[in-house]
Amino acid sequence: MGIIERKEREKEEMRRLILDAALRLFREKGLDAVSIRNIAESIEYSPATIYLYYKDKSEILSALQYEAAAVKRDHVMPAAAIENPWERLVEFGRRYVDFGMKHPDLYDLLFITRAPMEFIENQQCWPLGMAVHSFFTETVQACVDQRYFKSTDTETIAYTLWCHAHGLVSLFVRERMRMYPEEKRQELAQKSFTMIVKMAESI
Amino acid sequence: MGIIERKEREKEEMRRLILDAALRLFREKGLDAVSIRNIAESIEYSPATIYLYYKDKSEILSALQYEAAAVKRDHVMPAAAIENPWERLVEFGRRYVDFGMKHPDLYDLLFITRAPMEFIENQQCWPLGMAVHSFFTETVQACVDQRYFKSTDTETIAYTLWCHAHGLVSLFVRERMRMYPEEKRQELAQKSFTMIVKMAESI
DNA sequence: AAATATACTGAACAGTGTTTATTTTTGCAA
DNA sequence: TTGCAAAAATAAACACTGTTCAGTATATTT
Repeated sequence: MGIIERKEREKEEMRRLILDAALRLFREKGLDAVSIRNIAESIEYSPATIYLYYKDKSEILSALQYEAAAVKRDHVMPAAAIENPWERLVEFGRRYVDFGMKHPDLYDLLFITRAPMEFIENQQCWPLGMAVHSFFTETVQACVDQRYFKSTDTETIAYTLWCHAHGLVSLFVRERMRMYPEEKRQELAQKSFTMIVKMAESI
Repeated sequence: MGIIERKEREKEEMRRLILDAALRLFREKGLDAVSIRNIAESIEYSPATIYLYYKDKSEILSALQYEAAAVKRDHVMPAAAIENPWERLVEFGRRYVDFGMKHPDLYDLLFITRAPMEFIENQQCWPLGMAVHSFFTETVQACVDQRYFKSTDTETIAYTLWCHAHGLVSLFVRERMRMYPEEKRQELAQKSFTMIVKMAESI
């Protein structure tokens, strides 16, 4: 009875085909270009066929978020190799911001877009993001344990640092830095990162 | 020749009528409910009529942004009454965050939504937002002048504080705090605000 | 009252997500 | 191999969206 297994495989291949098309459209022309009809056309199927493999558009965007979360994890996790917790934390932060700057579209999908939020929780995406987040808080905890901060409120420290990093990236991503000349924005972000690191040393 | 003046007035009234309808729809049912057809129906005109008073939807959203900017200014500017620059800065920050928490829809429109961004620059909205932003940076400058910080890099200090505040609000507004139980989120934001104030004291 | 200018609208175009009835393809037993 | 059932794919429709344009109705001027 290899047939049902083959069918299963084909079904999975089709889901992959759809997702890859969606991903390509997203990366080439932005989120707005990811329409059911666009996807269908690009894989040469009818729009209705998409619905045999994904419940609705939200489910596709959710899958895209998973892809983005994986890219982010790969971008960020090399910091885990650093033994000293403070240096690890700083490197993690640097990589987090760097990810946002290099992949504004992916960052947007992960941390700004409202689109497929009904989903995010019970998808694979959520645990993946959580794992990275846990790594982050554990690193902060390690810093706390080794008295790198005066404060021992790990949760608030972690959240405060995250706020800054997210604010930094999302002001950039959603173009709310118009008051600064374009060529200065990157530099300012750089300086601000250095400053928050300095500030963190005296929490 | 009072007629052309009356016409002018009527034109302005119509623009106001459209904008108020858009604003009502936005506040009652969210940004998605603000469609040209919805606006038209709610003021009992045909959709095409809207285009005689606003170039396109983007121009309407831009006008909505202006309304939001005005509300924000009124929410935030009472801080200007405080003489001591450091206290003024803290109060400004508190009010900024409070505005975001109390009016997530307006905050979204001002600092997150991408929708009518082609416009924002040459609209009335922009100078209004800039005035508040200038007040902010001037307050930071006053703190620098009076040696409240070790650093004298006003621009980076201001930007860093803004990043934190914006990150704080926008993680909340776009619901990226799911890892914290709902009843704790406000409290965590509160604690983080206190922490960044503390941190700022030692920049 | 006739001509002109202004205000308004119905209908259409090209999109969107989604559903349903229908057709085509596939798999298997007689 | 044929006939039939199950599975897969689709055409067409529904209800939306922003926007444009030709044509109608109203108001103003001559």
